[in-house]
Parts: sequence; C-alpha cells; structure tokens
Amino acid sequence: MSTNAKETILAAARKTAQAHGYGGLSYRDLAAEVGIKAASIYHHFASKADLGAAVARRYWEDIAVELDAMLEKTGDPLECLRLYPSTFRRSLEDGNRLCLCSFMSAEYANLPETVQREARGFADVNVAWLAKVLVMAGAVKPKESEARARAIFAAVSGAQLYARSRSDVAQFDSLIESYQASGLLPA
Amino acid sequence: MSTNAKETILAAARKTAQAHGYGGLSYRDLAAEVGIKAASIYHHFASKADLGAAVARRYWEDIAVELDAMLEKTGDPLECLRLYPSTFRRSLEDGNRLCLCSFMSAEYANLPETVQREARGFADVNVAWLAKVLVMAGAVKPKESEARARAIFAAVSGAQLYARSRSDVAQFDSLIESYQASGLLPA
DNA sequence: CAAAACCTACCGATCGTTAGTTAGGGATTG
DNA sequence: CAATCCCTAACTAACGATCGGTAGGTTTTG
Repeated sequence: MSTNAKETILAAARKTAQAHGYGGLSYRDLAAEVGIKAASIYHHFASKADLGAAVARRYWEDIAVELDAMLEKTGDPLECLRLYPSTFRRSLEDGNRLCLCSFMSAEYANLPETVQREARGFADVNVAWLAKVLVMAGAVKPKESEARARAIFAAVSGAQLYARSRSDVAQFDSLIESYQASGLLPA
Repeated sequence: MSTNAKETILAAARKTAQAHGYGGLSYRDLAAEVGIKAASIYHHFASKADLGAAVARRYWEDIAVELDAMLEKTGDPLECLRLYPSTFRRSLEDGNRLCLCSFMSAEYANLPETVQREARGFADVNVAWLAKVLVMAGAVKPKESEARARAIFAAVSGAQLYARSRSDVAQFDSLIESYQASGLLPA
C-alpha cells in the first residue's frame, strides 16, 4: 500500500463522503478502511480540509473526463443528454450514495472555503458540458444554453436527493421520465 | 421561558438544522441559544432522535397549513403554482438556509429511523398538495399529476441546493424561470 | 405542597490533530 | 565495499475539545 496509498485514501474518502458527507469523514474509520492508522493519513494530507478539497477536486476531474469520453464515444449529443442522468443513477445503485457535490452543497455552511470551491467545481463542469451538448443537439438557442444546463443539473440533483430519501432508484428513473415528458430534458 | 420553552427549542432547532443539518444540532449550542442549559432540554425531549423527529414533524405540519392557506386565500391554482417556489426562496433569503427535508435527505444514512420518516413526510405533503393543485389548474391529466408533482418538488429542491452552494438567491430565481420556460412548471 | 422546569457536575465516546519514534530503502561518502 | 545519511511511510500515545446522555439536587410556579 505504499505507492498508491494516497489514491486508496482518496477513493475510500470519496465513497464515505458520498454516504455520510464531509462531516461524516472520520480519520480513524477512514484509516481502518485503508489499513493504516489515523495519524498516518497526515503523511498524505496536511489536514481534513486538504483531504476534503482533494477528494472534491478529484471528483470533478473524473466526471469531466467521463463526460467528454461519453461525447466522443457516442458522437451523438442527443444520446448524451439521454445518458447524462445515468452517472447520478449509478451513485444511488452503489449503496444509495449521493453526488458528492450535492452533499457538500447541503453541508455548505460547515465546509472550509477550499472545500466549498472544489464542490462548486463539480457543478461548473456539469453545467459547462451540458450547455455545450445542448447547443450541439440544437435543443436550445445558444443564448439560453447555460440557463437550461443549470436547470437540468439542478433538477437531476434534486431527483437523486428525492430518490435517496426513498432508497429507491425507480423513483429516480420516474423523475427523469417526468423531466423528459415535461420538456425540461429532450425526449 | 416556561410555557413556551418547548416551542422555542423547536424553533431554534429547526433554524439550526436548516443551516447545519441534524448532525450539526448540538444540545449545548441549542440550549445557549434558547437561554437554558443543555441538560434541561431533556426535560422536553427524551433524546436527540426525539428532538429531530419533532422538529421534522412540526416542519411538515407547518408547511401543510401554509400551502392550504395559500390555496384558500388565492383560490387560484395557477397562481399557487407560481407562488409555490417562494417558500423555498424564503429559506435561502433567511441566512442561505436549506429546506430541512433536503438536508435530511442528504444526511439520510445518518438519521434515526423516526427522523427519516418525518423527513419523508415533508416531501409527501408537498407532492400531495402539488398534485391536487395541478389537477385543479388543469395543467396535467389526473393520472400524471402525482408524477409531475414529484418532478416539480424534486426540481425545486435541487434549485435551492444549487443556489445555496452559490449563496445567491438570484440563481434560484433563474432556475425557476428555466423550469417555467421549459414547461416543467406552468408559465 | 407538589409538580414542572431547570440546574450542576459529571460520564464515556469520539473528534481532528500533534509529538516523537521506528523500520526500511536509496543515495552519498570515506 | 561498507558505513553513514536521509527520506518515506508508517507507528504509538496522547492532547484538548466536543459530543449525547445521566444522576441527582435546586428553583420556580400553579
């Protein structure tokens, strides 16, 4: 666990934070999961704020790569918009977990500034990608793409939050269908 | 502070929980705010779980009254649908606070069962009212009213969450407008 | 006077964090 | 070649603070 210990910690912290939030991150629990002692985490991250910021940053870096890969692979912006909610769906399937950004938005007032910034970064990445894809798909006028992108992101986040409180992925699917039926998402 | 101490505690706990969540509720801080000592809270609530459940229950009881009053006062279902997001807006204006139900949905995995149930109650009240008003307004077919009501509730919750992470109520307004423009909410 | 409301003084657990130490591998140097 | 040095990555042990909660006494009040 020497060379990739930092990565192991990051991954474990992300999973925990998606289930219990930044406040639910415990050095002792996290260390136990990784197989080291709590104090050893300080060798890799100077503070909990640093760890939280690193987790959030990696989170939006990963989604940025994933979204761009989706667009390149399908080459179809409309198909991308149909697939977009599936990344949120996967979190729910994986232990009823939440988008890290949503959890941190809820916890916003409890977060160190550096963590707040990285949490916002996730939303920014999603909105920018959605706006681009919406324009490519010709779904909205370019001038309205940013606003529509934000609306889609916020609505999908809300759907995930609602489904989580029911521990029921089917509720998420149903909400996405309603978004499509009402015209918020292209059908 | 004798006869209404319980109510004072409930109100203070609600405000704190909307800003810092159930996990952010501290008996010591709460007591200090109310003007008594931490141990004295146990005279009114047997445990933190009981307090949390009482806060959440009162929360959806209050919104149920408020929504029905709105409908009775305006007598106009379409106007009600236009006004609906304003209750969420008010939380943001009041110290960038979140809907208690949204915060608890995020914290869901950390909550005692009794608190989870009451948190769900808030969503149920909102969805039931929205479904009723949507039908009255003739905005959707009765069969689709529940699904659409859930979609609106989830989307508005998500909008509040997004706006909170920007500490910017204008973002909330903009999102609601996008919901209206796209057809999710009646224009 | 009795009940309700509140108090002081704790308990054990957990929190993030710090100090100081150890084991081992790679590089430097006599 | 061998001894020395330094670095990484982990460790043990504890710190002060805070947490929810409890026991039992005191004050306020109908």
